[in-house]
Amino acid sequence: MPPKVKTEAEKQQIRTTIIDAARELFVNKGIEAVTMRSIAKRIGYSATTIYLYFADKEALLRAICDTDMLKLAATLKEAMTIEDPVERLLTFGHTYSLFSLAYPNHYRLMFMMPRPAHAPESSSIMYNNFEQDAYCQLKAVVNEVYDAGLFKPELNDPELIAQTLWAGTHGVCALHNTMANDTWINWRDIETRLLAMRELFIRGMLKEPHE
Amino acid sequence: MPPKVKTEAEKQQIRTTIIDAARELFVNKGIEAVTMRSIAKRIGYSATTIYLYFADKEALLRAICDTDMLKLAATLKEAMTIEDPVERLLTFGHTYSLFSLAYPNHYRLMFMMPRPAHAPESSSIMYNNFEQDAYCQLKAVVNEVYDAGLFKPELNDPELIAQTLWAGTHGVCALHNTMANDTWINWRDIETRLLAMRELFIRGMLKEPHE
DNA sequence: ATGTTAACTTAACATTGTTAAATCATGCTA
DNA sequence: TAGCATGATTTAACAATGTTAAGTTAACAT
Repeated sequence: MPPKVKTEAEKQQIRTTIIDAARELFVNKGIEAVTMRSIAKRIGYSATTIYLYFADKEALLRAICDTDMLKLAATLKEAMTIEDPVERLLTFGHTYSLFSLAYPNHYRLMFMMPRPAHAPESSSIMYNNFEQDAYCQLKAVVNEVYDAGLFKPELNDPELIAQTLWAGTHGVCALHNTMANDTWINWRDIETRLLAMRELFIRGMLKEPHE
Repeated sequence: MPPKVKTEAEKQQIRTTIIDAARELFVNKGIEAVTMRSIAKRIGYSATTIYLYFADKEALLRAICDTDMLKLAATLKEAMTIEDPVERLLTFGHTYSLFSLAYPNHYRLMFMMPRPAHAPESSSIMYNNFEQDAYCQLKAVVNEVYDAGLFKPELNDPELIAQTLWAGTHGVCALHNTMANDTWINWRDIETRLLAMRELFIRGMLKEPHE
């Protein structure tokens, strides 16, 4: 029963309906539960309808990923109200970690799964845009701390600093994401591990007397 | 044409033949190329034969994973000839990183993919065994540095130190594994990033005058 | 010689992503 | 108002996957 002539806005609406359904499946039952047919059933459409709005499953997943990237960027931006740049940087990392803990499946999709090299145009995100790009925000905060001369003097490449901070935080989050249930390792609490990484940053990157 | 009555050793031989074939596919064409049928074709068997040696694909993947864990542990152990414990710890991390760069697919399988909580018995690895368990080796090296009193005094939990070191190194390796081809980020060289993490460890964890 | 059984294959099923061919309702046009 | 073109959707179908059930074949024991 196909009613007719959809405006561009209605089409966009359906697109987001599809994305939301996929995300819901995804967040509850993991990524392997996201099948075209299960999404379709959830929104009362036929599986093939999805192909009218997304080229293929890969494109759909990328769309979910973009949505989450935006959400992460928005979450981070909101938390960036703190005055002191160092404190802001540390809070930035903490907020990022909380996001990864709250949405492990999304985090996996965003940062732990191999992505076929996608053209930037195919994405809805404006990269290098402060509002939409979390990495761009990180760079900005790092730059402020750098310009204030608060990093140790031997650290002279802000972009490298940002990438190291990201890597350290990602390491804790990603290992937790993958191996939290592995009894093989006698894991310390995730909060403890995050704090340890944070203190490593403080001791290893910031000029001496801090906290 | 089934010749008959295989000794237990012959069966084990076939098991490793299957694993090797799967690994080869896997290492060249990525994990999605590892299908039961493609493995079978490669070794001249029928796909269903694999099920005589492995319960299912999951079990086969876990077997590959175990093999690689052992290989990693062996590689690390071999590199552990250095006298000075601090130098040994740093080399340990470097060797680990080189492994992750040399075998990105294996690394992904081992440490970046969600594993259904597996009973330790189902694995061929002896965990907490120095020879076979890389994490156990890491703990040992960390403990030596700790016992020599070379960590900063505020660091008083060797296991937490080990987990932080692992997380930091894993972060660099894992991000590289997933996002190396992403033009979105202006990545520094992977060697540069590894070095930056290493120096972060040195500055943030070791007692002052080192290197 | 014959039958049991281990080793293996073929056939088949359900599920996946995906495409080609229909269906069906709406709105335009004659 | 009749009909037709077109866009929205579905049904049918295909190829590939993991997996199981039912054969098939050859070696050994008796």
